[in-house]
Amino acid sequence: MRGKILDAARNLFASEGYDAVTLRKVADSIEYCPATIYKYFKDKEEMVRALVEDDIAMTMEAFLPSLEHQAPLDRLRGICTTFLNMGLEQPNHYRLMYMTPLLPGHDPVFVDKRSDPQTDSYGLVLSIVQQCIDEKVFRPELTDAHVISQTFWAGVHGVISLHIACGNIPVYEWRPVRDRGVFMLELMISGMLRTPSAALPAVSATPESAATTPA
Amino acid sequence: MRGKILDAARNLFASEGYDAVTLRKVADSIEYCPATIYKYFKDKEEMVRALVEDDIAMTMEAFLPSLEHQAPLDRLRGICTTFLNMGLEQPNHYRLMYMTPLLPGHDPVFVDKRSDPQTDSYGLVLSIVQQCIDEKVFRPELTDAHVISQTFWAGVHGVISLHIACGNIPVYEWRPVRDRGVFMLELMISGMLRTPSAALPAVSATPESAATTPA
DNA sequence: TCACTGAGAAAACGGTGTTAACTCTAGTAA
DNA sequence: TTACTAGAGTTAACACCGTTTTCTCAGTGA
Repeated sequence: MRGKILDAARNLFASEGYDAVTLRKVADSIEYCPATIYKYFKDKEEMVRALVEDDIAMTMEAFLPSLEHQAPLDRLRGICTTFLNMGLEQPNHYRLMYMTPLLPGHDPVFVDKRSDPQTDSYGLVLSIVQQCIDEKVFRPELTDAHVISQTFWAGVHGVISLHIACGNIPVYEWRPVRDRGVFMLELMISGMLRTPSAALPAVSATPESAATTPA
Repeated sequence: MRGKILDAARNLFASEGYDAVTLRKVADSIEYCPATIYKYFKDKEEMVRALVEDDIAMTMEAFLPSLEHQAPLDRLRGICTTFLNMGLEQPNHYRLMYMTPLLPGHDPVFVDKRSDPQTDSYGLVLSIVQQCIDEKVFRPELTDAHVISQTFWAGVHGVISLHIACGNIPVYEWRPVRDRGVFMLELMISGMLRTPSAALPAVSATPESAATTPA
């Protein structure tokens, strides 16, 4: 039943966009009365949070194929590009997960869920970055895996979130966002490498056709 | 009178946070009736937009001191760190300006305002990046000023916006966000330089005390 | 004096999240 | 069988939101 509500919310969310998720519409779409939802969720925030938790778990699954690569740096590449693709393909979910500040009275349970390395992706990135450090891939002064992980995260997140928020403003002559994401990733890697890479990837100079941001 | 409304909105916005800006509260705080605001603004979005336009102009002014530097790369550094500081010091305004997608039916006038190099900061960054290219500061394959500008923007934006959205989740063991912003900037520069820099800036390994994100 | 204009207010409309009170059904213990 | 209980679901309301319609009323030019 909880799942039924969440499925309805997820559909509504993906089809009609970020602002369309209202308790009454969710209730309507499963033909219940709005108040019924409160039998299963404390309030709307908790419902949305359950949605985000599911998405986090799905993110983790999407990362698994990247772990097949032998070199830790390639595993890091794979995870970052997967993250990039997910953010660009599902901007509504991305906005919900990473662009909406949690309210101050956040549930500790939710926060704890994020810390489990089996569930959350940050711990995974952290461990792979540590492997890169151990194999002396990065410059010798780069010793803190947290700094590196948070920087990679911020870089890829910057490309995605800026595209979602400002990607439909044409005057900036945006270059293709996927190219820019890969460019950002390789740029950060290149800046961190002990032995710098030969060249950075090319980015198409043709402006982006249209933003992929739904309502 | 328009200014009176905007001032009230700005105060309410900075003091009570992002979600507290409601037409009724703005009207109350200047002791007018809510409907009166509609004599001066078409709707709430137009009021908020006027607020953002003012902030954009103020951003531009804050950039001016950075233009004093002789080397174009230092001008770029100055603008990026100024942008970083502003985002971290005024997260509510930042969220409004760069983390809230414009609705599809956006006003072209607003978009045009963003394109004016005298008013908007993107054109400024673009010209400085072009000067760096002309002075052969960057790698030879980096020829498109748009790609570079958009990447710098995304990098700094990533640090700021990720901090605003997720900075109060303690399990990530965030390193100090200001340090990370500088690190990100120097990392991107280092990756782009024709002659790589000797070392990257240090980042304190002590976790951040608390997020600076208001309600 | 009179019509007109425009600032501001009052009140309502439809929408939102949320809650209290109620019905009704299913299951269970005596 | 009967009485009781727990809980799913509904109804109706509350307070708040953005917005619109209608109104008042003071000021102004002819």
